[in-house]
Amino acid sequence: MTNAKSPSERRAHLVRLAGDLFAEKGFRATTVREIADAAGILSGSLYHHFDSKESIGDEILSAFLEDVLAGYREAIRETADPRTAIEQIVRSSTATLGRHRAALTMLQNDWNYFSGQPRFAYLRTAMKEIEQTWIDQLERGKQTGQFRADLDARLTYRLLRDILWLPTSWRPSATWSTEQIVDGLLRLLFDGITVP
Amino acid sequence: MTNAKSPSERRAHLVRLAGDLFAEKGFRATTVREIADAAGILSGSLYHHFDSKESIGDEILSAFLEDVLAGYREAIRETADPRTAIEQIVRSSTATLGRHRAALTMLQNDWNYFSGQPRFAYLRTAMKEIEQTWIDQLERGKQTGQFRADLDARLTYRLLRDILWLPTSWRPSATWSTEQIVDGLLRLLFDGITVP
DNA sequence: GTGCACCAAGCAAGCGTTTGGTGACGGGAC
DNA sequence: GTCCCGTCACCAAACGCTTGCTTGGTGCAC
Repeated sequence: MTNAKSPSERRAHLVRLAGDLFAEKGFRATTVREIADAAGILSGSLYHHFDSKESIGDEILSAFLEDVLAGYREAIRETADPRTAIEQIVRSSTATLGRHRAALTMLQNDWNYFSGQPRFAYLRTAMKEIEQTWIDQLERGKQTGQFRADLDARLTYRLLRDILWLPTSWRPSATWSTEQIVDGLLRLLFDGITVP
Repeated sequence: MTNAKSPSERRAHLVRLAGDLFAEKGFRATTVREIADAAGILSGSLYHHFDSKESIGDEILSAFLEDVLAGYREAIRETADPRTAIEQIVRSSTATLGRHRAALTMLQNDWNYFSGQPRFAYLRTAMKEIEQTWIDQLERGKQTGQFRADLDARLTYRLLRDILWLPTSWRPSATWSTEQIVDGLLRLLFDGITVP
């Protein structure tokens, strides 16, 4: 079928196959035998390329968080206006999340499993930075008078991040495109559902 | 410690203990041995009260959905105004969800596992009714002119339900009370985050 | 003829579940 | 009052299966 040649390509191919399964069923619920089946090899042969199942998860999660944080950092570097910054964060997130559905499902389904292990300590670090970015922009928006002064920044962040990260775990449907979802989201976010 | 007496009380006690674990780790990630440990008995002894682990899950999930739907039905029976109806749905949901954290985690973590089995076919049925209730109220609100006419009812429902159901899975924290969360939510929902 | 990608087989540990047995308790018969 | 018997809640041990992972070997490429 697919004819990847170089060793690193073959390895990356396996990570993608595993990621597809993780995206559907989560990390723990996916077995190494299923991954091997998808690749057309036996489960034991996976260990020629990876030293453990966790290593595959590690590769997926760290790549995701680097990508997300890069988007966040760029968003706040480019824009002075907090409302624009938040819109930019939302748009960059949506693009990033679309490229890393596996990581998202893993974080949602297996957070307890990963976050407990020292190996995945970077998860908590990265989430802290993400939280801080949101809170900074929300607080700045309150000061400039663009956002409501009675906004609880941390609470709002938790709500918004969840709202933002959830649709990604929706099955990739023909019903809505990514742009539709992000537009619906931004509309909801800035204006609410009622007419002024 | 706790001295439940009657057989049905004892059974219910076990369901609660199991539910506490499911709420933290999900259904599949929780072992029958952990449930038994929490109850201070051996894992095999659980099968004197239940014929399978799934039966415990069944009991928790069906009780939850009955409770949710009862709240929804009452909300739309009592109120003619769609905006009030939605507010009522949100408030009733919050109360219900607080009482059924286990079911929520199970639906989020193990939806694929449950929804595939014939035994849990009622999950899909109930979710359909929940979706229809939301969509009906959103559409009515568009007709009365209270909600923006360009609202995609189904998309908005998916976003709103997820927003609403998520905070429940947050660890029961001292940071925010249930009322705080639901108020923040309604505020976000109706008015957005920007100042008019 | 050396290295690489993979197979065939199997390991220990953990899973949900089953089996046979044990002690405590309670209600009749005498 | 005591004896007996059944029921109840549970234990101790194991079953069959799946899990992630290991081991030793094989064929092909260069």
